[in-house]
Amino acid sequence: MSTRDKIMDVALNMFSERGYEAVSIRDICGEVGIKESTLYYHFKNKKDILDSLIEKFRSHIDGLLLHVDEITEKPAKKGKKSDDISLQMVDSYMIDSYLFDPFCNLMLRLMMIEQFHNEEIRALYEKTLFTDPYEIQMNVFRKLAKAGAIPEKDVEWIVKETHSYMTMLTFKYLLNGDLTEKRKKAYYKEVHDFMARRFIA
Amino acid sequence: MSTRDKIMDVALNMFSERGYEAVSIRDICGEVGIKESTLYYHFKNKKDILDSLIEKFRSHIDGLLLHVDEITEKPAKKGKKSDDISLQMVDSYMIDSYLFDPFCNLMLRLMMIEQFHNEEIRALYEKTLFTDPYEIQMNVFRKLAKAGAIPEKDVEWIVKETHSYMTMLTFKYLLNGDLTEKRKKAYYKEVHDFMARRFIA
Amino acid sequence: MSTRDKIMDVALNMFSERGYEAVSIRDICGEVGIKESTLYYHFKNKKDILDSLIEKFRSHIDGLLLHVDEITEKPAKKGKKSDDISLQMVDSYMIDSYLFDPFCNLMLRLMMIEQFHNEEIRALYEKTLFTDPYEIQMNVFRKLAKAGAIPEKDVEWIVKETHSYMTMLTFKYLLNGDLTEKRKKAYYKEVHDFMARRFIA
Amino acid sequence: MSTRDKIMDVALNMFSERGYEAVSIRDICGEVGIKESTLYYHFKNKKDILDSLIEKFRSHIDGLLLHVDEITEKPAKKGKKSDDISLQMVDSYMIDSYLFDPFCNLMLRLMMIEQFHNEEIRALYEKTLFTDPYEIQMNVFRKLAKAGAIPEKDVEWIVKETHSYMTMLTFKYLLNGDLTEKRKKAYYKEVHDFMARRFIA
DNA sequence: GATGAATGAGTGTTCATTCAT
DNA sequence: GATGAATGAACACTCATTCAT
Repeated sequence: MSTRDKIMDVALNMFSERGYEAVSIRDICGEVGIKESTLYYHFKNKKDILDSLIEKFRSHIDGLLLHVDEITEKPAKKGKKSDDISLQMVDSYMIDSYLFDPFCNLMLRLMMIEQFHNEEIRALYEKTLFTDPYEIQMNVFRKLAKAGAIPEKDVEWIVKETHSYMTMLTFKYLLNGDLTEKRKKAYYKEVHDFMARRFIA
Repeated sequence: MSTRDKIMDVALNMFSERGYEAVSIRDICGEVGIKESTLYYHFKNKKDILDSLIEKFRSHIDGLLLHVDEITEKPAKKGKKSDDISLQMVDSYMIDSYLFDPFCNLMLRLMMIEQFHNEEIRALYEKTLFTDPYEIQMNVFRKLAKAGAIPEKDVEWIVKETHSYMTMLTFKYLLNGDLTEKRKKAYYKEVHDFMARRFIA
Repeated sequence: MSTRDKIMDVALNMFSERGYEAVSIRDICGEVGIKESTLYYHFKNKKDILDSLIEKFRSHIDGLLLHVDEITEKPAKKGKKSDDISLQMVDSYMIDSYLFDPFCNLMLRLMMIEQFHNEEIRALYEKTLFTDPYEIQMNVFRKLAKAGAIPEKDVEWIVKETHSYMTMLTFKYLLNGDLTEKRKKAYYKEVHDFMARRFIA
Repeated sequence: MSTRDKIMDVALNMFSERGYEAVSIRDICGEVGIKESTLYYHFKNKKDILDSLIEKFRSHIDGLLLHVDEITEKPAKKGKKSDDISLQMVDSYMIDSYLFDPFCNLMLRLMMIEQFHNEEIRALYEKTLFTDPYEIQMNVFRKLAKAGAIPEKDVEWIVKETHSYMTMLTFKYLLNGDLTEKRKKAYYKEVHDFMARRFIA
């Protein structure tokens, strides 16, 4: 890993635990193993590290959203028979590549902390945790409705319930304490139970 | 308001917006209108302010929980006919005296920020936002089930859905950006819509 | 003990261990069990405590010197046969009431510390540890010489040797570490050995 | 002189006059002509300055002791006729390079002040002022006894008297007030008188 | 790419002291 | 006699940042 990447990695870990202001350049450099003056070769200033992290996160989720769009649309294009496969694919992809992804998880924590005094972060936080997931679910279930799997009129409340349940679980298990395997499993189990009851039973 | 109370008030406002470490004693004193040395007459050190806030919050929610217990039990004792009154009472009481209460709301934000590097706060955060509300809902709906208003076997999932929906709304509207009247109304409307669809329609 | 005396007692203990400047009014009051503002009822300011201690020490040693004068002169007046009794009396009196006396011992330590930036204390320190003891020994041995116990011409060097030996022992055992019983005994033994060899053998 | 050395130099001067705790980082930096933050580039904290001084003193006296050992042994090896030359050499070396040496003298004063609440310093103080000098004298006089210059049985008391006399003079002239040329001369004269009377006359 | 040396502003905290009660 | 509340100045120490090398 390049020094620049190492700095961003260490900074994210610290920012997401103690908050941006509470972490010092000294702290970061100490952990990375460089002198403070060296950091300024790689970044203009402290704010630049935060901005770079946000930028990286932005392009990361842009990629995710693009990929999700593809998954959502593809089956229809390729004429697959079972449409609920796409639902599962979308959800498991979002869980693995987004909620369980170490970089994204730490970014969400950082945004959770920093949203209260940084409007840019607040907007990104709201989009990423509330708006986008709701939109994605909407797309999936609208497609299922079009395919006749569920009634058109139920779509809104199905999405609201599904989205609220997963959001609550995210805050309860993934944005609370350390992201341990135990918590991930608890999250997964509760998601599965909900899905099983709601869509299978 | 006593100097001590003023300090706690200002400190909470600042801590909940920028995080504990990012707020300086100077910041607090400047806003309160006292010298730094005066603050140290009222508090042992910076940590003591945070501890005092947590202690105040603890006894505050202890009072709330006691009151909720009373409301939940009373109607049955006094032989009131319609038991779902208690449900409404409990919910509206919790919303007004807890979620919409300025002190509690700011404490929740503070805990949201500080939970990541303070285990005591993390435990309190989990209890206050996830465990306690779930328990309260459980008590209410179990009572409704006993009264025959809903089937015994549905209780668990009704509570899970209700709790998850209200929790998501709390994070979306009450622990996101400033707590404006607009956000409070949006929260209230969505809670009402959910309740109406779920329990009335 | 009056509050004023308690303050002086505690202050002396702390000053003699950590030095005047390094001890705070808070430290003293904490140990005495009073509030800082109370101290200012008894003393004008911090310096006033030090001055009072020095004044007390001054009158204390004035009393000692007066008493020593009496002992040195009395035997001759009253026609006692053995004059070396006075030597022993003077020395044992000085040891018990001065070097081993807790108040005097702590004052010597305090003066040892403070002499380097307080000319008044430096003068008192020099007088008390070097000038006065030399004078006292001189008076005693001159009297012994007059009584024919030792040759007149030996007086100067006898005094110089005796004084230097006792001074060295004072620094080595009484003004070094805590004044324990063990150290006192070691001091006493070495004084006795020296006297035995020098004057008896 | 490097910034680090300048800091140590100034710190020693101030510590030895007012005591460690009574000297502020501001005081030192003001005298050195640097900002406080610069000092912390060179030293971890205030204690680190003291520790560095002690370390420097330790290696300084280790060097001295080594050199004294050489002087004490050499003449015998090289078969010099007059052994009392080594006595003079040792004493004058110790006086010039130790007692009169500005660094050592200030360190002794510092240790004299700080011994009362720092056990490490107390031990070093005792070793440097009482134990080591006594040992050195012992080695010298034992050698003189072996060479037949003085009777074996007198060694102990000769050393005790010589050591006590020089120690007293050290406290009286070298560790009392400023170390002026006048005081050095007074010290030198009294040492010379004592030696003359004791060993020549 | 990286560092040694420096800095002005700011950190939490303690200082001796005052004064009305 | 004693205290609660306050203060300005100082404390040791850390901050993000610069710049010549």
